[in-house]
Amino acid sequence: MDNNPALKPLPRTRLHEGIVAQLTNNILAGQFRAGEKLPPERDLAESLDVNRGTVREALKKLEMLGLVEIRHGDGVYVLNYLETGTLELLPALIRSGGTINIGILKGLLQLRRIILPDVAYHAALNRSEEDLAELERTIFNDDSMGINDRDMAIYRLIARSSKNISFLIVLNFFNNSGLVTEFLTLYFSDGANIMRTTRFYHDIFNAIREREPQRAKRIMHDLLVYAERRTIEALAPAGTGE
Amino acid sequence: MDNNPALKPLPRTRLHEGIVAQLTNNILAGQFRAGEKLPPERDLAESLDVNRGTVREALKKLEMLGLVEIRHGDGVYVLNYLETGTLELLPALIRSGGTINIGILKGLLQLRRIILPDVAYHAALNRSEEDLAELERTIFNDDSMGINDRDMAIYRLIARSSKNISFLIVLNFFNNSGLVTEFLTLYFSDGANIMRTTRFYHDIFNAIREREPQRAKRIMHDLLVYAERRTIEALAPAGTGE
DNA sequence: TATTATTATTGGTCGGACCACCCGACCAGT
DNA sequence: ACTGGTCGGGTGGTCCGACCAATAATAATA
Repeated sequence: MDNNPALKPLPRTRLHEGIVAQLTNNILAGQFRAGEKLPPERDLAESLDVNRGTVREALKKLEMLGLVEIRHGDGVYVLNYLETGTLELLPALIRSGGTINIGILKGLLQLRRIILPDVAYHAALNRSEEDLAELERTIFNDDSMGINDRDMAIYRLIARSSKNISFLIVLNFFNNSGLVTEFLTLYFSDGANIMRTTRFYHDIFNAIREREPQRAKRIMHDLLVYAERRTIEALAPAGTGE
Repeated sequence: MDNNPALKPLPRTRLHEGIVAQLTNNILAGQFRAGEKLPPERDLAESLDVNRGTVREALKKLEMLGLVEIRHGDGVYVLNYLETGTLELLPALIRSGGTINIGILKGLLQLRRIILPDVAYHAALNRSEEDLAELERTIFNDDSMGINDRDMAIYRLIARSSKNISFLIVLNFFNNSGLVTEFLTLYFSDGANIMRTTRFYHDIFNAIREREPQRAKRIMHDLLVYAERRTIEALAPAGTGE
C-alpha cells in the first residue's frame, strides 16, 4: 500500500447523492418545513431533470436520515428532524448553511466526551489478553498506516476491548462520519498534538493492561478535553462564538 | 381522537423492506461474510423474483446501514459491520437469529445509562423557563397521550432543555428504534413500575427546576438502573445469561 | 516483460407503463 | 343531517427493457 497522505480521497459523485445533499440542505434550511408535503416524485424528477427512480433512491435516503416520511398513495412529508433525525444527520447539520456550525460541533464533542471515557472504563475492565496484545502491537510496532488511520484503529481496539458492541458502533459513527477524518488531519498537523496523543496512547495502554478502569476513564477524559480545545482553537481563530 | 389502545398500529409492508430484512439477516448470520461480493443486482432480482429497481432500493438501505459498499462497475461488497455499522443496525442485531439477544440489549441499555444521566445534568444546567413550563405541563397536566408517548415526550423535553442537539438526536434513536415502544409497553404493564416512574418524573422535574445538575443526574441514573432491571427480569424469566 | 486496447461484467440512469393506496367528492339509503 | 358506498384523480410502489459509465479481467501490442 502506498498511502500517500496527500491524495484526494474519492470525489465519487453518484447522481442521487447530489439530490440527497440538495434536499437535505433545503429541509435543514427551513425551505421545506415540518409537516409540509414535498412535491411529488414525478415533479421532483422533472425539476431536477433526472429520472424518477433516481429521485426515489434519494428519497429513500432522506427517509433513513429521519428527514421525511413517505406515505404510499399520499405523498412525502417533511418531519421535524429534532424528533426523528438520526445520528448520520449531525454532520449535515454541522455543515448546514455552507459554514461549520461550531455550536453543534461542540455539542457533538461533548457527547463524545461523555461516552468514550466510559468505553475506556469498560475496556480496562473487560479486555482480553488478545485485545491487549493487539493494542500493544498497534501502539508500539505499527507503521503500516497513516497517523489518522492508526488513531482510529486504536480507539476501535479500545472499544472492542469493552466487549460492548454498542460502544463499538457508536465509535464507528464518530470515526466514519467524515468529521473525524477532516478535523483529525488538522489536529495532527501540530507536532505538539502528536506528542500529547502519543503520551495518551501509552498511558491508556498501561491503564488497560493493569485493569484500572477508573484511571483509564480519567486518561481518556483528559485527552478528549485537550483535543477538543485544540481543535476548536484551530477552527475559530477569532471569536466565532457559540 | 378515540385512541383505542387495543388496536394494532399499522404493519405496512413495502417490498424492498422485506428484501432489506432478508439480506440484513443473511449478512448478520454470516451467510455473506465481510469482504465477499454479493450477487449482482440482476441475479438478486431474479432470485428474489422482484424488479432490479426494487433490489437497488434495498441495497441503498443496506449501504446506509453500513453493511455493504457499492462499487460502480465492480459489485456490492459486504463490510464488517463492527467497523462500519450504524446505530440503526443495533435493533436488527438484537433480533438477529429470530430471538432477542439479551447480551446486546444489555449493552445498549448500558450505553443509555451512560448518556442520559449527563443529558439530565445539562438539562438542569441549561433549561429555560419555557422548557420548565412545558415539562411541568406534560408531567402534571397532560392526559392527551398514552403512557408510552408521554414518557417519550418527557425524555424529549429533558433532552431539549440541555440545549445540545446531539443529545436530542441520540435520544431519538433510543425512542424511535422500535425497541423502546416494544419494551416500554411491557414495562408499563406493571403498576409498580408506573408508580416508580411517576415518582421519577416529579423528582427530576424538581431537580431541573431548582437547577441542581448533580441531583438530576443521579435521579436519572437511579431510574434507568431500576427500569433496566425490571425490563431484563421481564424478558428473561429463567437464566438466559449473557 | 510491460504497456495498452479490448471486452465482459456490473452498477447507474433512463423512459414509460401499470399496480396499490389514499383522499376527497359525490351519491344512495336511512 | 347522517352514514356508508362508490368513484376518480393523484401519489407512491413496482415492473420492464434499454442504454450509459466505471471497473476488472483479458487479449493484443510494443
